[in-house]
Amino acid sequence: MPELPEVETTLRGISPHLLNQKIEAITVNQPQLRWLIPDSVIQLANVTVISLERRAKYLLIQMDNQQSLIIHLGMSGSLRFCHPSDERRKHDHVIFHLNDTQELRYHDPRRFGCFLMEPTTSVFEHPLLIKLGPEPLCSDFNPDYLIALAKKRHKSIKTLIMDQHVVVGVGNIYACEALFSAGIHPATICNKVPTKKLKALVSAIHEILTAAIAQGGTTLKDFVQSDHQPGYFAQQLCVYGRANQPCPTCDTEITVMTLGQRSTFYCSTCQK
DNA sequence: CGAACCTCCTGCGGGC
DNA sequence: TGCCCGCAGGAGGTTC
Repeated sequence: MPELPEVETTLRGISPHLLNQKIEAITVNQPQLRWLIPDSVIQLANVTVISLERRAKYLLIQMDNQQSLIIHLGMSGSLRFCHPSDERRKHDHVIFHLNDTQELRYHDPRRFGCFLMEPTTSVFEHPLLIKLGPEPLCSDFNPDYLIALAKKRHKSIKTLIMDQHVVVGVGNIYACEALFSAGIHPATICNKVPTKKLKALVSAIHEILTAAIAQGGTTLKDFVQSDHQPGYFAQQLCVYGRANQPCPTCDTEITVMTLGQRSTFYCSTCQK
């Protein structure tokens, strides 16, 4: 579920409530996520949040004890604010106790998310973060960069842009949408994509992610923002999840194929 | 090194 | 109605 826009939406939702807020304690109901939640997280108490940021799909929460919490939402994770008396739902695995009227709950049915702790000074050197590619919305991700990479790799353009070591934050939904926007068939081997189209692809990724963030992300099944509202970008998807429906541009039926073991949606007329 | 496949887990929708 | 199967937005690990 959460791709970059959903993680960014979560960050923007939780930041105002967590910044300078004290975390009194943490309750872990289910420690087995993608990896076991470490004791350093479980034992966290009486710390104050001093900054929050996002790197790729990771949330980084810096605290006043020189430690930073690294959270990944996996495929089905979400963070939302609740009143302590609100009924606890199945799969509410982690509870941040903030004060008498508010707590933050991490909910993740599939348990592919993770919670890690790292000294703040070395958080970006963490093995999970150090090899990540550039942020898609920063100037390091530009046509020259993608053209140089595409030239020396041999895989489909779709799996290239979904590789977090190439560019972060582009998941299956937005990869499909960006390739549609740029008019590129997703199975094209990346070194065969014309330079002009690679330039269009960089722009498309930038525009689609920006638009999705503005809409609060995409809610397909159960993604909700931290205030429990859904994201509204799903209404603007052109190809993703629209198998056999007409292409919004030319009315050709949208095709589905599998690439890198992921469902891939495209228009066989618009994308060559 | 790069590419392709496997894997973790639960929930849901479609088909019978 | 209910059961079973396949599939789902991520991405690290393994293997070749």
